[in-house]
Amino acid sequence: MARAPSSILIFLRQNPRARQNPNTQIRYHTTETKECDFTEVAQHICKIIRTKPRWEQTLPSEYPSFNFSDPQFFTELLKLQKNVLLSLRFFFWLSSHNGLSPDPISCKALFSALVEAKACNAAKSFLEHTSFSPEPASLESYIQCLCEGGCIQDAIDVFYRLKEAGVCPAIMTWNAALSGCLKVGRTDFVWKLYQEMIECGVVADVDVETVGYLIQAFCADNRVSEGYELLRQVLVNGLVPENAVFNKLISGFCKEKQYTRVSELLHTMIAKNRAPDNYTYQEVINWLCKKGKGLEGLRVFNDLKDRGYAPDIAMYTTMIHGLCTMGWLGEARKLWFEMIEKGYHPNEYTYNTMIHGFCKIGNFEKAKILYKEMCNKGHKETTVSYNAMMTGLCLHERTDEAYGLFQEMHQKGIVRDLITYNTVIQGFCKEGKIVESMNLFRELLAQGLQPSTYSYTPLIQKLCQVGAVQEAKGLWNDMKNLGLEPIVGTHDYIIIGLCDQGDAAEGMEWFIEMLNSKLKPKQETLGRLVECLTQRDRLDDSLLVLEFMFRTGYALEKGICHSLVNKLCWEDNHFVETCLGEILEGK
DNA sequence: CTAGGGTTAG
Repeated sequence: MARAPSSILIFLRQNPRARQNPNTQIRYHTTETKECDFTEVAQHICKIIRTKPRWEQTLPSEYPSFNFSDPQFFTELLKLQKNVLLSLRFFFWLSSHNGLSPDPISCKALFSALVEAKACNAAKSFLEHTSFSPEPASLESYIQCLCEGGCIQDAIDVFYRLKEAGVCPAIMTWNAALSGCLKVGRTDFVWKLYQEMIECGVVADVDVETVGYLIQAFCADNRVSEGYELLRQVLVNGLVPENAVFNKLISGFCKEKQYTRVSELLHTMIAKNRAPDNYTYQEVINWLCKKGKGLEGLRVFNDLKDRGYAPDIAMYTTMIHGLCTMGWLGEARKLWFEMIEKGYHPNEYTYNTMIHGFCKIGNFEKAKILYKEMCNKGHKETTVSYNAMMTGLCLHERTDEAYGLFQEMHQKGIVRDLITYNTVIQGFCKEGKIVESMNLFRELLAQGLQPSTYSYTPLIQKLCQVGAVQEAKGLWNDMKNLGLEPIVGTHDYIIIGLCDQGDAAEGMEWFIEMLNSKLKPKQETLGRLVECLTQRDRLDDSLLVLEFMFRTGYALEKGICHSLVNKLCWEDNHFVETCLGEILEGK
């Protein structure tokens, strides 16, 4: 079989015994002497791997016998080749085609380059495919790289690797890791790492950045007061965290409606030269609106403008959203135009917010006009934009239309997420179309989506209402098994469903269960339960429930009261007296 | 040089 000379040489390199042939040996030596100018060759290789997508096939013929295995060569290539992923590909090619085991110098250079380029997945796969073991300093940079790329679990593994080697990373590395944990919402890892910091003694080096992350972790865990306490301590020591830290505390306290603390923090910021920024105020406005103080939010917004702050597009969107949530579409629309006048063009967020606002009040004509405008401006239709329209339709008993959009999404290849499914499931349930709802629910599961409490809630509610309590209880168990916590109201529906079936005993069990979980059933639920218990002559239980009702300040409907008193009269007059006395007291 | 932050179910 005829072979091109170059392939023969490659063949020879991979089969050392063939080199014994004197003819080929001469050639081998001549080419080897030519190889000294690494830079020149590296430059050429660089160009080839950058410009030729299929260089793996052509490279052997271009450099039939170059000694690529020299670490000097690869280091040179790395310097020249800015795209580190291309170098990585070349590296793997070298080791698989030249049959060489990677040398530590090249490995180290390549690994550092990958880490520096923040190519954390590439760095990970590099370590997996070679037996290379980086030095501690290299691993520290690797940790930072992993954290920035969101691979927290991998980063923590490297921490333990260093710990086993008896190395305690520098504070910078810990900070990077803490920051990474916060970004992916893993406060559990923050506290775990902090524990490690204490153990290895690095805690003495803790700086204002570390403290900032700990405060933010407290806030994320809804332990805002503890975060605030920590802030006060560091302020005493003259350390002032970044705005982001103050902002997290402020939104935390806004969430808890602790406006005194919010105001304290704003004053501290000004006193410590950390002037509250757009973002600070945006959070304040956002939470005021969410907590039903939209008017206050609007006042803050207007004050800011009066004082010369220039709200940016995100701030406008927040305010418009707040106004839409309260149903103040007129005010929202006014801000919309004001924003445009100031030169901010509505973006995807602004459009979706406004569209949702119109949908919510049932003004689908306006919503559709905006929707078209949004598309004409080059914004793509998204899961969010579809969800907004569908939410509005379902809210106004137009679930069939919403379902039309649901199918349209599929045709257009727009991803349907959990919110999409939950919205339509709820819509169908509200209209009593339980079969359609269940089908959608099954489809949700089949799509591999993780259902939420609110996927189950409307289904359980409706099933109870149509008398299918057994099926409802089945779903309840599925939900619990997934670790999802039902909302309070769901208990109520099951109790009422059980009572409707005349199953007073189990209704009573669910009531006790609620008490044990410190949950408060609704007045209507308990009235229904008393009625059912009375009908079944479970008068002791009736009185037990009644007692709870009175303690809670609930009243019992007249009719139910009558039948209970009637039953009691048959049994024991003394009870009736006490009962009546208490009822009168209760009212 | 300027990120972060803002939109959809309940």
